[in-house]
Amino acid sequence: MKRILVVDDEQDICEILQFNLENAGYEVVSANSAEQALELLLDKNLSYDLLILDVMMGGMSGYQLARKIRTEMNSQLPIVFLTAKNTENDLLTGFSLGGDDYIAKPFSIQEVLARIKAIFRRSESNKPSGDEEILQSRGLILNRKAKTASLDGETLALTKKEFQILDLLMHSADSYFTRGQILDSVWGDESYVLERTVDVHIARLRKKIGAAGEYLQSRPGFGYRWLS
Amino acid sequence: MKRILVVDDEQDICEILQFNLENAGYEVVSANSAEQALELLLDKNLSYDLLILDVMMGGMSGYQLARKIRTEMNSQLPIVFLTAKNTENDLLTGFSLGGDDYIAKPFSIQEVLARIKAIFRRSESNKPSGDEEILQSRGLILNRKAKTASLDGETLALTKKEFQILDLLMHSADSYFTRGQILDSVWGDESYVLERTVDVHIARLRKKIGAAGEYLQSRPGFGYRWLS
DNA sequence: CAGGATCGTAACAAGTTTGAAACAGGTCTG
DNA sequence: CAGACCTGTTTCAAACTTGTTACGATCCTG
Repeated sequence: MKRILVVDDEQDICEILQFNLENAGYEVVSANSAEQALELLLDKNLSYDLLILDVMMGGMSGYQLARKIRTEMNSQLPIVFLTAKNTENDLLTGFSLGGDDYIAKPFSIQEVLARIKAIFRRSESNKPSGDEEILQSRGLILNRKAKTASLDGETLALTKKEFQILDLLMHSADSYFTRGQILDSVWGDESYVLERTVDVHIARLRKKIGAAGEYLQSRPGFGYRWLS
Repeated sequence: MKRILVVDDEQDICEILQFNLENAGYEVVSANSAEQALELLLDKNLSYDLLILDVMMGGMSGYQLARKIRTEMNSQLPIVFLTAKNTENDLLTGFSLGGDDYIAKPFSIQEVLARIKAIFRRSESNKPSGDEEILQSRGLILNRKAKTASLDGETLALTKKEFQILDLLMHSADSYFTRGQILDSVWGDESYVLERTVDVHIARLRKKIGAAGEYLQSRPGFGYRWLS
């Protein structure tokens, strides 16, 4: 289970985030100041997978804490900044510190959940752990890190969506994925795209991979799969 | 099939939601006031899987109804709040009551559908789904995740219905299932399909699994079973 | 800002799956 | 042994799924 540290000096915000994040299946710890958060972060007994950090706080600001985390603690902990301000300048500051996302108040819980999910998905996919770096089958090679693909030695110019779909299918080769599962995985929860859209991308993929399209199979009622 | 209760005092909104949700395969009941909705909810003859609730209504407000549902009725019914307002304060209220989602008017139908789908997915996944991943007996192997089947190493091209029936029977091998039970499980509660239809699917299954059809047994008055 | 790439939706054309009906055969019972 | 009842199988049309093309919107890039 993922553990999230929420830092905001408004108790209301902490509570609503805690309630909803726990509802969503995360473990949540909250702090009402950057100083308190720092203490929690330095505690070696507990590690965190994500930090949700208010920018404007009395005492140490969110930015200052973030800077400390990146420089002094030398940590890559993903950070989501919360802020009431919404100027371009602020956005730049948030990201230049290596923060992974940026949410303006007032925010919707959906937005927060979606961003968090996206971040975890991102960091999962960056992990080399367990997951192969290179998917290979039937002359088709996906380099997941380089984001390149080739077929029988020839480079394939796949679009992002095409790459992601192929990645998903090849990664669990021989298993069928419903259009809904593909949407969830490739588009994420926050998109409102028709399921038929998947078909179109599959068609485009098949066109690009030519004869190998034979292994990109569909089955009525089940969805699509890559036959290894 | 999922039943959704839509509550909005604007008849237009009700109709548009009803039309589109029914299109998407849900059963929809609508009410034009919180009072009317409460009556429907208290009616024991009909249960609902989701409530779409306008916040601003004459008479009892959406929030008041939600509070009643959570406290007086002690129900965990998922609620999607509809509201024209979009202030942080409103968000707080919506969520603090345990509502599961929040959509601001004007909304897009696709957004609504995506949210509903997400909610149902969430509640499904909380269910003690837990079961074996792979069913295996008599040389027949069902991979429930990959949705594939094989017999003595040979791939079986089962249709969705065939797969579901076999899944049901093999999962509780040696037990007889009446045609009614099979219909309920595979087709769902609200389908108007003749029981004899099951026979036809069983026949098709037997044809596909050849000699193993011997273990797909029927018994007059009891129905069908898989003999492990 | 023009041009191209990418993406999402709609629409139509196959292709498959499914459901009902009809008939055939078997078993049980009186 | 006749008749009722149950199950197995075939056929056909309807319903649903999928493949594909076309088009417009959007985003990126020079």
